[in-house]
Amino acid sequence: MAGVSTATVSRVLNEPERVSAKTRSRVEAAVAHFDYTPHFGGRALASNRTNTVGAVIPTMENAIFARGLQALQEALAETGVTLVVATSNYDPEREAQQIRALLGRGVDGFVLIGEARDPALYETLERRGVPFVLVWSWRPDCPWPCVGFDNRAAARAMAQRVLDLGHRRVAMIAGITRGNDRATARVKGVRDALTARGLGLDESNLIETPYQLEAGADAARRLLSATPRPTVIVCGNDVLAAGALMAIRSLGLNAPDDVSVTGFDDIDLALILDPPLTTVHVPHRRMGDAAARLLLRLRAQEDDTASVVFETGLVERGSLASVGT
Amino acid sequence: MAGVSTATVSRVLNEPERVSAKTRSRVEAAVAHFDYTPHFGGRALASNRTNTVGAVIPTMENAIFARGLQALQEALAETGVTLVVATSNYDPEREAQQIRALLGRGVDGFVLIGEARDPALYETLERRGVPFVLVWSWRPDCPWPCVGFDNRAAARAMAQRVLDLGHRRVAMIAGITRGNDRATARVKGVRDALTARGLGLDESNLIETPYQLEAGADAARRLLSATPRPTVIVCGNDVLAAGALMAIRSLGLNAPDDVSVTGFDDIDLALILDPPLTTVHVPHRRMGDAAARLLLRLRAQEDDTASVVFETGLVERGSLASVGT
DNA sequence: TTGTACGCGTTATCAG
DNA sequence: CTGATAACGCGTACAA
Repeated sequence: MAGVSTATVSRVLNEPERVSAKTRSRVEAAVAHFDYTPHFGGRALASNRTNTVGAVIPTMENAIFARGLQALQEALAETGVTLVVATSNYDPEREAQQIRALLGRGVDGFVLIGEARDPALYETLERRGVPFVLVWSWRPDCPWPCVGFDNRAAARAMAQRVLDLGHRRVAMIAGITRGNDRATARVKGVRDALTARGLGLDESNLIETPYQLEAGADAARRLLSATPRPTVIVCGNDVLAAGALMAIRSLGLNAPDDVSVTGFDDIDLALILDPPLTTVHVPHRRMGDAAARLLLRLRAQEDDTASVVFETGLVERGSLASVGT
Repeated sequence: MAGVSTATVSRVLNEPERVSAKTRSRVEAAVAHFDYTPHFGGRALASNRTNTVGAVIPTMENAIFARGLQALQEALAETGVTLVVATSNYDPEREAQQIRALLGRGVDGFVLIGEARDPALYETLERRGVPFVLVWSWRPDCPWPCVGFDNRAAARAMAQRVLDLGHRRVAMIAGITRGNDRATARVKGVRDALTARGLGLDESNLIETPYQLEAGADAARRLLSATPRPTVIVCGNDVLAAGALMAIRSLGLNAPDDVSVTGFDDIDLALILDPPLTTVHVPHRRMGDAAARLLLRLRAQEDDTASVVFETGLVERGSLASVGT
C-alpha cells in the first residue's frame, strides 16, 4: 500500500533513520492504517534474536517475587526487552522443564532464582550461549553471575540477636530446603549462631514446611506443644511468621510476652502484623533492577559483568523481645 | 543423524502415533542426544499457531491477580498451552501497548482484566480472530465472554449490611476508578445502598487512591480528621483496608469500637489482621480456572461459550461492628 | 535511498 | 509409513 518493498518496511521498523523522511511517513501511515504488527516468529527466525528474557520463579503467590519481577520488568522494558515469566512451584524438575520450554521459545536471557539446580542445566545454558543471572542468592565464590545477598549471614545475624536477648530455647520454622538453597542457607545461618554458643537445633525444634500461612500456623502449634515450650520461633520468611503469630493468638498466648517471633524478607505484611514483625530487610526491588542491568550487560558482551551483592538489615519491631520480660 | 527427513522429525514431535515405533525411537534418541528443542519461531511461522495465551493484568503485586494467574496457568498447562503475562500498572494506554505487543508475538488467546477499554482494541482483537476472555468483572448483558462476578452487587450488599448495623456516617476509600470498571462498580454499589436509604457519599467522604497499603493509611487519616468522624470506612479492597487499620491504630483509635472497617477480596491478609477483616469473599482461584476453560472452548470453536458468573459472599469477621456498641 | 533475492526452522501437502 | 518440497514473514547482504 505504501508502494515500497518489504525490505523498506523492515527498515522503517528497525532502523528508521536509514529511510528518507518521505517514504518513512508513507510506510508509517500504512502501518497505522492496517494496525500492522510485525510477526514475532518471522522476526525470530530471520534474526535469531527475540529480545525476550525469561524468568523462572517458584510462585507468583509470594510477594517478594512479585516485587522483584515488577522491578525487573520495568528495567528491561526501558531497553525494549520483553519479560516472560514461568513458575516452578518450588519443584526442581518442573523448573528444568520450564527452562527448556523457554529455550525453545528462543529467549535470549534468563533470570533464575537461587543456585541449586542440575549441573546439566547449566551446561545446556552455556552450550547454547544464553546468558543468565541468578538472583536472591549469593555466596562467596559463586561461579555464576548472581545478584543477591548472603542468606546464611543474614539468618546468622538474626539468630545472634535473638541469643543476645537471652533466648535459649530456640525453635525454627523453615521453608522446604530440598532444591532451595535460600531456605537451606537460612537454616545453616541459624545453626551457625546456635553452635557458636554451644546450643543446637535438634529435630524437635526445627520444622520444614511450605511457605504458606496455614502451614506456618500448624508448625507453630506443634512447636508450642512441647514442654518447656520455646521462647522464640525463628521463621524462614514473613509468611511463616504471620502464620506463627496467628497460631500464638489462637492458643491464647501473647507475642512477644509468651513467645517471640522473627521473620525474613520484610514484606508489607511485616508492618501490618500485630505485633509488627522483627525481620530481615531484603531489597527485593533493587535486586530486580540490578538483575536486569547485569543481564543486559551480559547480553551486550560487556566487560563489567561482576556479581552484585546486597546488604540486608535487621529490622527490629515488636515481635521479638528479650526473654523473661 | 537419525537418517530421516525433517518431515519425519516433525511428525515424531507432533503426532508420534503416525510414525513407526522403530523410526520414532531413532529420532527420539537423536533428540535426546543433541538435547534438541524445536524452534518456536519456525513453528509459529509455519503453523500460524503458538499454543500461547497472553494475560495482561494491572500488577503482580496484588495477591488476587497472582492467585488467579497461578490457577489459570495450571489449567492451561494441562492442555499444553503456555501463559505469558504482561502488566499494565493500571494504565489503559499501557494495557493497549501490551496487548499489541502480545499480538505481535502471536498469542492465540487473551485473558484480560475487566471490561473498560478502547473499543478500537476490541475491534483489533475481533478482526484478527483472536479469542479473549474478560475476567474479574461481570454485568448483565456484557457483550463479550467473561468470567467474573457482579462487583456492584457485591459492594451494594456489603454497604447494606453496614447500614443494617446502624452506621450512618459512612466513608469510602476506593481504588482509582479511571479505566477500572471494578473500582467504579464498587463505588456505584456502595452509592446504591446509601441512596436507597436517603444517604449520600459526598466528596469529603470518598477518596480514590492507588491500591497500596500506605495510600490506604493516608486516606484513612484524612477521612478520620473530619468532625464528626465517620463510624465506618468501606474500602475498595483488602489492602486499602489493611492500611486503614494501620492508620486507626496509629491515631490511638480502636477498630471496631471507634471505627469499623470493611474490605473486598478476602485475601490471606484479611485473616491475619487484628481485628480480622470483614470482607467480600471472591473465588479468585476458581475464576482463573474457569477463565482457562472458557478460553480453551473459544479456541476450539466449541458451542458452549457462555459467560460464567460467580457468587460472592460476605465474610463477617471482627472489623465491622454495629454502631455505638 | 531503495529493491531483489535468499535463508532462517518448521509444518502441511502430496506423492511414493 | 516416509520423503520431497513449498510455503510462512522477516532481516539482510548485495545490487541498483
